[in-house]
Amino acid sequence: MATERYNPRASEPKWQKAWDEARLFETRNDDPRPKHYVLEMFPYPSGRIHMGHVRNYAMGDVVARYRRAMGSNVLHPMGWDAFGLPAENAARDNRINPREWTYANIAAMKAQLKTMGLSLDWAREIATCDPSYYKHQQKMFLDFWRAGLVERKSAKVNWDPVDMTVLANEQVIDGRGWRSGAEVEQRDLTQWFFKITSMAQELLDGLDTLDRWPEKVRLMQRNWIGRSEGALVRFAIDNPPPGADPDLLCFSTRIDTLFGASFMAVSPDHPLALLLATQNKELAAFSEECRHTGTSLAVLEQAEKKGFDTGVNVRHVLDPSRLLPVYVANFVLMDYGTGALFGCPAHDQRDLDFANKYGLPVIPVVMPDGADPATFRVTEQAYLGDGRMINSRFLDGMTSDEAWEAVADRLTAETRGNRPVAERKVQYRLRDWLISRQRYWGCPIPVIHCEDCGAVPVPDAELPVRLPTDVTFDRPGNPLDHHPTWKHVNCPKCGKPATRDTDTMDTFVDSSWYFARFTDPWNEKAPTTLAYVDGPNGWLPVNQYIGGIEHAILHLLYSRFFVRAMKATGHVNTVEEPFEGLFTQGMVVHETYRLGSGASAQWIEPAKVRIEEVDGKRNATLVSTGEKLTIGAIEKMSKSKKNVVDPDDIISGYGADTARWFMLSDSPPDRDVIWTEAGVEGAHRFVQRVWRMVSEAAPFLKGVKPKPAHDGPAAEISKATHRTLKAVGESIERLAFNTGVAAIYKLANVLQPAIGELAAGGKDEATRGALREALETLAIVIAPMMPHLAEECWAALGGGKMVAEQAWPAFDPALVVDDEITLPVQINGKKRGDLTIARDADQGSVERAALDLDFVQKALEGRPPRKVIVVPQRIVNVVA
RNA sequence: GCGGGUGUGGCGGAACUGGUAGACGCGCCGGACUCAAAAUCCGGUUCUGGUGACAGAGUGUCGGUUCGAUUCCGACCACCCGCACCA
Repeated sequence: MATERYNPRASEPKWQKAWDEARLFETRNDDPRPKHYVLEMFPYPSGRIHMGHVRNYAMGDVVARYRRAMGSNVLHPMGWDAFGLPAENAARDNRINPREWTYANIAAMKAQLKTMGLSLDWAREIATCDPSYYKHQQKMFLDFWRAGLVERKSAKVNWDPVDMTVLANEQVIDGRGWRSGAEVEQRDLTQWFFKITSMAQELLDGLDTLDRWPEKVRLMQRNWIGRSEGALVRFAIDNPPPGADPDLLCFSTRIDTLFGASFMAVSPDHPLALLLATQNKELAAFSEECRHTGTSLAVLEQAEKKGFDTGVNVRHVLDPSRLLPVYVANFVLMDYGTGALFGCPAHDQRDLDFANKYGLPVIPVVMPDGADPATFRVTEQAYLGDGRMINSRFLDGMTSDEAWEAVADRLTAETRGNRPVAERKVQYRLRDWLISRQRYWGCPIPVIHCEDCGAVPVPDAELPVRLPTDVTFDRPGNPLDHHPTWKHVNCPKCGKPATRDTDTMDTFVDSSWYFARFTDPWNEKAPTTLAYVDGPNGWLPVNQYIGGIEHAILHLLYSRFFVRAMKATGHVNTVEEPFEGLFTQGMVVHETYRLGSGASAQWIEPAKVRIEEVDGKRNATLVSTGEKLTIGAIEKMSKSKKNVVDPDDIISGYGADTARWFMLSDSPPDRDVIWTEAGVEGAHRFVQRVWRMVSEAAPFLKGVKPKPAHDGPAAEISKATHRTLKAVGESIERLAFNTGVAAIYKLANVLQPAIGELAAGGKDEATRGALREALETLAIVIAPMMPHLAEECWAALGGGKMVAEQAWPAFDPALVVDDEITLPVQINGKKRGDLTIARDADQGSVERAALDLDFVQKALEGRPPRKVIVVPQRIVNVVA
């Protein structure tokens, strides 16, 4: 019989409405079932969703719908990372208020997301730009401050003198501002910091507990935190200039090599260098030059190691008869360690280059095992390995490790001026988190600056400090600072006229706790509700977090810090790690097409391109003119390359289910997926095929009870059904959606012929029962991935309620194994045939049966086998 | 430079703890249905040789362990990603 094509344009809105009306995805905090929190990284409201969102949210939705079917109370919320610079740029360029621009974008994107049919609890929607959200953020800022986790200090920042704002490192390109093109200056500004370094060790240790995170991300964070063990060594300055500290303190991980030291180097910003520069024009000029080359990464790589001999000397800590010259050097960083180091040329390549350039001695003090101390020299290549100590007096003959300990023991015991000469010290590469931004569209820092009282917190009762709405963007700089009245207030402490802090918080702060806010977004009094946020009846940690690898460090590290800080200030009970399971999905990539060549070449959108295959070669032409196009590399979808496919076009053309199915098929979720027209069409064909099978079979299965068959031909259907149930469940739990998709295709291939025969009038009672179960199962297993089609199939079969309310059936273990198994039979490790035998046959009978096979007899040529290996349920190998 | 990952048919990829390499999809080839086309359904599709049964080769390269290696070990090649003057 003829069936109508499935029409997603009619079905999808219908089921979306039905779910909404049944409030299926609204989650109650007091639901007693086991909790499961599924979260995808919330989007920035740019105004349009892109394919990356579709992929991300399709994956999360599969997990959420599956967990729901497995009986969990699932929290699956959505919100908006709504503060940020693009709104201000739009305001400046189009004279739109950033707030209006943002909320219009949110409305547009929300409408788009709704068409995807995601099982989201929209009742918990939050936008970080809403005062009802940032109010609590301001409260937590103040709580953190009181708890000693916030600090106001001077910092070097990238200052764009044209835009009059601070730039993040990634916004500085070749030393110039990315927008203005102006040469970026290093400025000292007093800024607010979150003291993330105070938790460096906890953040490092916590990584070991995150066994459901990708190893790659944990490693990146480990490196970012950059723990190293060493010692702070205090060198006495022999001829300290007036006003200088008589000691030069430096951090070293290689105190075993101290006898190889031949110079000291300090940063141009080291107090000693700054002091000396006031008396020495040449040095001042040198330091200034160093500061200017200090921005671009690529330049740094190539930059020559340069130094300036200050004429100051220090006494060697282990040999006071030796003097070491102090240089100001361009490669010493002020914000690592103490901004000073001792140079040991023989065992550090950078120090060796420096020593060779300035004619400083190179004294090898560590020698590889087996080398001859009389002849061992270091000239061009520093020796970085371990070995035996030489030229090191009391250390000679020790291993590097022994020498390290010996030096540490000796120097920590020795004192000069009542203080030890050295102390053991753990150093981290991690820096404190600078959160001040000189921008309008962000969370105001709730602080008032008073001449008499200093920085004073805004009283809790006066929170939130709201952003003013009447702002202008017609001149560079911070609109909050320009605003005629906003910043002028009275000091909460003394009542005298004072000014508000006009900086706003880094938007990474907003995204560092939104997952906690979702657990009770209705609480007006506090950021979180302790009963719901975590603990025995709370939601955190997020069981499965899904998002892009680009947030591997900052967002995830900041969130891990934030939750610890929230715990310290009583905003969560016990959790420290916000995300129990993390999954980083790959990008959506697409071919690129170009018209013309060289400088006049332009990129062409895929929608305007026709691809034809001639003799196995793919040719691209521009549809409108027929011009030939060059097919370029497959790259991340981007506006600049125009290789973007709009989710709206796909969803309105093929439906959301097709888009979702395609996103989950083929490519493993953590790898890039190549978007192709052929692939989408293939996905859509399967949507139609499932519908055809179900709608064809449904009339013949009316009133039939689903019943698995254990023998006869119908058992093949039931076995396929239960195997699919097992495979799909396992693949979702492993987040290997592509293999689940394959399992579903396989089931369809088994059911297809049976349905054909059914429609032709055949099939007994057993088969009809098995088929009914199979098709109901098909609807259930596709439901997490293609929820609308699943509902339509479920309805056609006459199942009760909606498929979104059905439990995931348990597979019958008896049906996923065969009574008879087919074992491959190898001769000398090469497969030569099969042996079909009862599943429970013992080892001996398997061996006898295998030896009876004629191809085995033939291979043995009458001789007894040298060995027969029988791996139960697996394989037989005959060694001839 | 340091650290990590990946490499399997024409393509995307599958293969659990060492046990039939290529599941499933795309593409392609053939057939059925049709006046014809689309859609759909059925069959085939790693390579080489052979009409064929079959034989040989085969998971980046070379070597090792093993009855047996995509899987374990060593060396190398290619590509991708992260960090990068961190003392």
